Amino acid sequence: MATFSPEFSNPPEFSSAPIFHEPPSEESLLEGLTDSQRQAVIHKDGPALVLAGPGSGKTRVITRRLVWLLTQGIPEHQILAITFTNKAAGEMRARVEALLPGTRLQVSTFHSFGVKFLRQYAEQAGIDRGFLIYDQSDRLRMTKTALEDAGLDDTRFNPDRVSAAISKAKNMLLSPGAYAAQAQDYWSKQVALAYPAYQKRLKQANALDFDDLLYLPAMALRQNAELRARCDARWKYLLVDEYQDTNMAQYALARQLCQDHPNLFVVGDPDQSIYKFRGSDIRNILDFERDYSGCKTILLGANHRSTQSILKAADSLISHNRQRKPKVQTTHNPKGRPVEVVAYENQESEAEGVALRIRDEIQAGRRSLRDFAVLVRMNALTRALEQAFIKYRIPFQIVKGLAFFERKENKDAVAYLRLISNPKDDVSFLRVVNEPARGIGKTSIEHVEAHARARDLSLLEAAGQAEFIPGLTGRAAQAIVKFARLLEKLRPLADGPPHEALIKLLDETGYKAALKKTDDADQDHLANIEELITAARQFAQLDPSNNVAGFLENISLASDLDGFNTSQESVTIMTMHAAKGLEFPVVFMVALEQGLLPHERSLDNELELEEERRLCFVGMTRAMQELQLSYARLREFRGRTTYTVPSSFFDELPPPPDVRKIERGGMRRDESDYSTDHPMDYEDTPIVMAPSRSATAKSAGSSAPFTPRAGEPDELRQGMFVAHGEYGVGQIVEASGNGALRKVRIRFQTAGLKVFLASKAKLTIVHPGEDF
DNA sequence: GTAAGCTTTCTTTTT
DNA sequence: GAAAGCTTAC
Repeated sequence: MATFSPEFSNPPEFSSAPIFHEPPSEESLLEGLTDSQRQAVIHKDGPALVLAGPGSGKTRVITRRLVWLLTQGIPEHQILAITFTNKAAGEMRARVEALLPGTRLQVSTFHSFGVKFLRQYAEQAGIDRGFLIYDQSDRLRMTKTALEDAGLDDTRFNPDRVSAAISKAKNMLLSPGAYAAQAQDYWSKQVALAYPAYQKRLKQANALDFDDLLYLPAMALRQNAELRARCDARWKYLLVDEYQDTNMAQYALARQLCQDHPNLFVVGDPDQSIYKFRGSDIRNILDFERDYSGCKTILLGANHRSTQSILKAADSLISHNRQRKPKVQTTHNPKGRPVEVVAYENQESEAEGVALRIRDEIQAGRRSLRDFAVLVRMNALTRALEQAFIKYRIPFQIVKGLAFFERKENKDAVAYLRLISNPKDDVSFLRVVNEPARGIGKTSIEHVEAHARARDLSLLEAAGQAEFIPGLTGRAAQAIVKFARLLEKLRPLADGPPHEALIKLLDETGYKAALKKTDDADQDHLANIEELITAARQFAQLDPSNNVAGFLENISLASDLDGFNTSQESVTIMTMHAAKGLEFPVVFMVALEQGLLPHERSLDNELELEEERRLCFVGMTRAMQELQLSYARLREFRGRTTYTVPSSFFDELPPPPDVRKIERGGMRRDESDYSTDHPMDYEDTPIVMAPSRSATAKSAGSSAPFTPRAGEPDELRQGMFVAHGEYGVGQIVEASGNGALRKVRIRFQTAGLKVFLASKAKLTIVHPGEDF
């Protein structure tokens, strides 16, 4: 799903606080808060650390404090709030605005703050203002080239690892020189050769990687005292959420901005630090009181989310960590049902067990689909779940970090866009120069690269001179020049709206025609492209000044997580990482097996193991009322089926009655025939829908004849079941666009995934209770 | 120079 | 199981 500005992706559900049209009084701002929450809200000057356990009302506190500061007369431009995701930023902004209409508070992630900062202070940071942001796959490509430049063999030096090492160096604010100076062992010394080569390549392409977005501002502030003082005075009040997941560069950024005006208010929970792999350092929060003298520490210990049993189980688990501040967690909630630890035979029965439990709850009218979440350690584990949910026709949404922009056709289209916006972007050039096929092969490109390197040109510039490059055959040279001219001609599109640029680009470069020519299966690809164009159009409509560069920036910082919609009537499947900050009445955590959670890479390292434990803790504490933890005795993974060992974390849970162990030997007898998997099994299964839908509820369970109903395009929604003349019944897994442009991605039992234009495809909505 | 088909490799989490 | 890399046949 393509989502841009978080502001319009999700109409935020506002907190229970009343909406004021006059500035709210202090009394009303503090209404319904506990003592410690109040203290946090009315903390004004000086550093403060708010240790906020799961479900402790953190968001409420932050929102109200921001509003409180404004009511104290602090001008909004002096406040900077940093959140962990774009989505969180959008919601925070909206919440504040709801309490105080007309406010435009600066709420961003560290990365988007970095981008704004660098556009404004480009000279001070020593970069070109028109920079482009490279994602991790661009970064990897660049690393490969850099390894070549540095004369290192990329088979011996894994580009992934080198790239990770460079990223780590930047997170630690080590310049290439500083890194080389401290490199001791052979490996680091080799990285020290690749790092400057990589930087040089980035600079030539006028690109920054994700780490630069933090590294460069932090360095600029460190090296430029005048700039630092100016910024310190500009943002007098700084608030950082999820502080436990800050890395050193982020730490430094906050530190520099809070010297003359040390009003740094951080909120976090050391037990929920789960981003070490990205450079987060849990010590940032553990040492906060030491780093900021005079710091006021506020503990939000009360949990308003989970039942006693869930809390007890989570607490028992996390108390096995050594690197933490012990804390007492309490709740006034009832004891609730025991946390269930369930053993299944294999991953299919596990997935079906979850699906059936959900189905039963829904059919009994006890819950609605959105009450459920299934959490996994990694994305690869979602397949069995997906199949089970389809089999039992339970609407679900899989929330993946990146999916949409990772698709090949979208990456290609974006590469074209990037190339007209920034002709120096060599990575994009290489990506599209022969896409569609133009008769420009590997050897020809190598000649162009050599020419470019010798003359310090970008690849596109070199391509323009292809006639003069020795070694190129006449035909190749012609094709290359033609390509260069074409892009040169299309460059002015970069100043216009992004969707128009995309349409024209894909047309003129022949990309669209090439896609159209391919066989049926590739209609997906076209559909994806059209979705990208729709997204670009939406972006352009937000603000007439939104051009190609703005669109590119927006998508490089966006993730599909931002599009996650809690109000949708479907079960949520996501990773435990993605679930941070969310809550669900019922949570299932699956595949809790040694090697998966805790992940095998953490088994021999105590610190990593503690991180896995925190991850498990985060997952468990998402649950409000019911929590089921499960594993399968037999699991197929990496194409091999192996006997598993239950997660060692099970041994760290409390005894009954808070936790109950359940054996699900095999499958339930009536469900055990999926191995034969007749389409019949599927057809016989009633569709699961929340019975609250009044119009449909009365027919549920009856055998009323199937009355086909043509769906208007806009009626088709994600999660719905539809019938197609050829492919049978399937579930809409994704829907986007509107009217004639509305596109639906449908997963069919037998035909797999297909994409249709809703207005063209002959689809009928299948309603609950209808047989067919 | 290209496309298809084969083999090998490598598996976490995401701004 | 998928993606990237490699080989082979046009």
